[in-house]
Amino acid sequence: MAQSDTVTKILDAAEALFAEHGFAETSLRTITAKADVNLAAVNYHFGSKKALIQAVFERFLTPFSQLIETGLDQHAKLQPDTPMEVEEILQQVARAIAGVSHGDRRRLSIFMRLAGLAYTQGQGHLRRFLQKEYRGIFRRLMAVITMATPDLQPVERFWRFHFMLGATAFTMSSMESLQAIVEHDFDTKCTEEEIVALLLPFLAAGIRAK
Amino acid sequence: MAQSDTVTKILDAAEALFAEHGFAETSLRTITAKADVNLAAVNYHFGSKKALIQAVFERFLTPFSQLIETGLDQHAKLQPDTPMEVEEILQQVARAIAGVSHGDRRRLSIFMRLAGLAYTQGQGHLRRFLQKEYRGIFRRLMAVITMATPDLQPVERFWRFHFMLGATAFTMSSMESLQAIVEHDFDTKCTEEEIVALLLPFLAAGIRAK
DNA sequence: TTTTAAGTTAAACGTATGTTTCAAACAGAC
DNA sequence: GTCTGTTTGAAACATACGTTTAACTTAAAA
Repeated sequence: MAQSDTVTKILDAAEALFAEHGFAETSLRTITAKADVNLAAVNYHFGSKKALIQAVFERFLTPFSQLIETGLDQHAKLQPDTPMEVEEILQQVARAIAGVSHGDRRRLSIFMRLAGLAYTQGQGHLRRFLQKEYRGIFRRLMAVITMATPDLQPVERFWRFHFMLGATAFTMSSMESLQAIVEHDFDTKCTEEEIVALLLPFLAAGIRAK
Repeated sequence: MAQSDTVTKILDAAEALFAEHGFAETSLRTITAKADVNLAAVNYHFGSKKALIQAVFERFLTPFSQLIETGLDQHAKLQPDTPMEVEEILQQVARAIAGVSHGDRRRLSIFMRLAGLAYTQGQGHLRRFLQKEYRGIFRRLMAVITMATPDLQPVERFWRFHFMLGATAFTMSSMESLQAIVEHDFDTKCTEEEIVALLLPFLAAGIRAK
């Protein structure tokens, strides 16, 4: 229980701090202080800060992509001949995200912000790691989207897919500050689920434009 | 000519390096080395690294917002009673961006990547600086968008505006790598202008969804 | 020519970072 | 209870950073 406890505490603290301040701005000392763990524990259990960053991603990205995978499998089994609608695909992804955060409201936000950071923050090693590790699920998602948008030119679809990715990653990565602005300017609170509910029609309309 | 030359060299180097690696990851030593300038020059001319970051933004954000301002002024003068269409507004912005980069292809990409970083990368001081300095143009843009989308709820419009911002900032900030992928996978080259031409209908459709 | 201010330079400063070390504490197996 | 491999702990290490200093150069003003 000793090891896995320390490892988990480090991952939890790192996850939250990375999401809040970014990777370069979060020091190992801050992480280990928050985790109530010795400084050396990070290098002992993970080897390096880079490896810790990758481990943080691995912990939620692996179940996440598995959830999507099984979701797509289910559709393929139940309705093997009808291609999925764009909205269905997006909802599948949204459901997987919600599934990973598993009740914990904060984790959904952390999850999204991390995903955004992964793209926007430099960290070449992270990009390489993610591309290598999760290329399969990425290609599969692309395949169902291709079936859902048969009229689109391949290059056009590629770009629109990344437009969607960008709107999502950016929104999620600056979610907290945007939520604060909404609360201040409109006197309304927006939960993460509500934001997702607003985002999906935007994305679906965008990818089907014209 | 000594001062302004050094200042310009520092700004040029910082702009390119920030866009490529982010703010925290770019050291003053890297900047001054690339600018072929003494390390102390940054603190002498700008006062601090934070002030340098703000100066980099100021240099292109000020003419950028002026271009948008005059564009909106023109429309207000020529057609004072017809509200702008979403597409017109977006094209106005696109034209302003192109105007600032002024021939230099790389600056367009740098410009957008910086804008994206400003939002996603922590840097509280940058956010505060931008909000204080450019709140006027932001509000004015929001106002014309409001007139162009009268059916939208205010909160909904706020979020959709940031979805657009996200799609744009993200796309531009990872433009180079995405262009490389397109060239490899589809055997086609995409210029920045072509990407913008693909982006605008996506954004317009998104903000008008439903 | 002398003075004066601005700009540049090389070196150093203090601090914070990621990483390593090695002794101490702990666990389960025998 | 002893032994063995694993995990923790406090301290130190080397390095990189932003910033400061003070001597030096430049060039225009007096």
